Amino acid sequence: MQGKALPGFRDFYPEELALRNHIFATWRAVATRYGFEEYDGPPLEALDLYTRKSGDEIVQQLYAFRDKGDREVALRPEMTPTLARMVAARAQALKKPIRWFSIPQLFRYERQQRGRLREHFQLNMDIIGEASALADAELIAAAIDILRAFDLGPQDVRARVSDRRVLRALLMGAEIAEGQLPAALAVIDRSERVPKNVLEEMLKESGYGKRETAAVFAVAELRGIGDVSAALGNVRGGEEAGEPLRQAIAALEAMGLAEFVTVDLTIVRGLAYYTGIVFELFDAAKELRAICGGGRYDGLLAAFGGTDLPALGFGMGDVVLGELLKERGAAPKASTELGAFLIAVSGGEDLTTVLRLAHALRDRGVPVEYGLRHSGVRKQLELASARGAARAVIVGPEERAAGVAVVRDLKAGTEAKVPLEHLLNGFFD
RNA sequence: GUGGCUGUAGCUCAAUUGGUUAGAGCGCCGGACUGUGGCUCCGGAGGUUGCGGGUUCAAUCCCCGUCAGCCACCCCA
Repeated sequence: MQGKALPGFRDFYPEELALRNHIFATWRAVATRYGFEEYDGPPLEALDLYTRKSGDEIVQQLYAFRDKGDREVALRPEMTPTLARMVAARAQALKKPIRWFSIPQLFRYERQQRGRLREHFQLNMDIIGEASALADAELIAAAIDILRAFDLGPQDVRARVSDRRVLRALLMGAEIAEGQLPAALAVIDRSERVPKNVLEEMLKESGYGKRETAAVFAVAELRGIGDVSAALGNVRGGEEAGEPLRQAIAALEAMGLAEFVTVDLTIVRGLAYYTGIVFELFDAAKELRAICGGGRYDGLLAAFGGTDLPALGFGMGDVVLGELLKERGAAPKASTELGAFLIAVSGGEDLTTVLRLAHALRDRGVPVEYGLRHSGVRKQLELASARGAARAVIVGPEERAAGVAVVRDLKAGTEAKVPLEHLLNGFFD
């Protein structure tokens, strides 16, 4: 079929744009409430900004091409490299910690599925220059509060929090060698989706024995800060490794968000650059993909050639969130709310009065519409109602002679005669 | 990138084992209704059945290819 957008790209008809605007407005409101400042960067970047730090996998999924100036360029697939570049350029001048957010449109050439397109908008919130676990808690709280602002509660969404340092301490405490960690992480990451025998096979291929395999599964099954702390108590360096996670969880409890939060070590996050606490937010039924994901990436800024600042952040896409809101019926319906629809009973003087009235009301900020082509009162009322106008203002020869207009409340169906003078000043009664 | 399922008006679906002008409801436009809406009735527009090829006297239906959508994997945003 022709006349459609490219695969994985969306047309935003008014109804869909209303939802998108609603999402953006809520994102901005909560981010601002947390003291974050908005920034943006270019949607097109030099290709090597991504090839330098990301793996081949990412590079294959890039929308990349050579521009007319013979530069290798790419549409941005994520915001973090741009952020790192911008912060690095002014690292000395910016007061720390930096709290910034952005709502970039990101692009990735992938086979599309539900909740995964080739383009999406993603709120990014990052804190740079703060190593304290309170910063981790702050970001997780912001992510949860965004969902609360959409009227979603703990029965709708959950945050699952883990920490790579904890995972590492537990696994190495079970005498799993450094070089064998990636296999364990891969298995833990998949432990809820892949059958156990397949996972055992994966570990076996990586040289795991019975005892080590059992240890990996034991770690994957830990839930809650209590269990995790207890397990950490049995391994060398465990106490220390668990401290940031304990602090972050305690902070979230103090904020009253405990019922949203679960400590769950199966949250690994794919990206190799995460170094500490990582988290994801899911719909409670887990029917959809993750709504949001993020964590601490302390080494990354230095890797981009900047100052070595600790950093953390998360991304929250508009696609999965939009699906969730539509499912919950939490999406807004109308994009504009008309204050009044003006109706001229006949042409001539009635219309002149309607035009004068319309302009006066618009000058006062009242959204107003009227029929652009003359038709019967019935037709015009129909249009007024279809437009979702709150009221219709009917102007006919009789009313004009009396210096009034009929104001009809379209929801209640009641009518009143209102002096034209009132209407011209923006009053409907 | 790999595999599976699906593809008929804007939307939801029909069309006897392949059978000739592909239908309906909703929506849209117009009318009944000439100073009062959301009802009702009537009429209209809108499809080269995703596209291309093949089999057949005949294809929406069967076969192949392709494109698109969905699902799983991969990967994660």
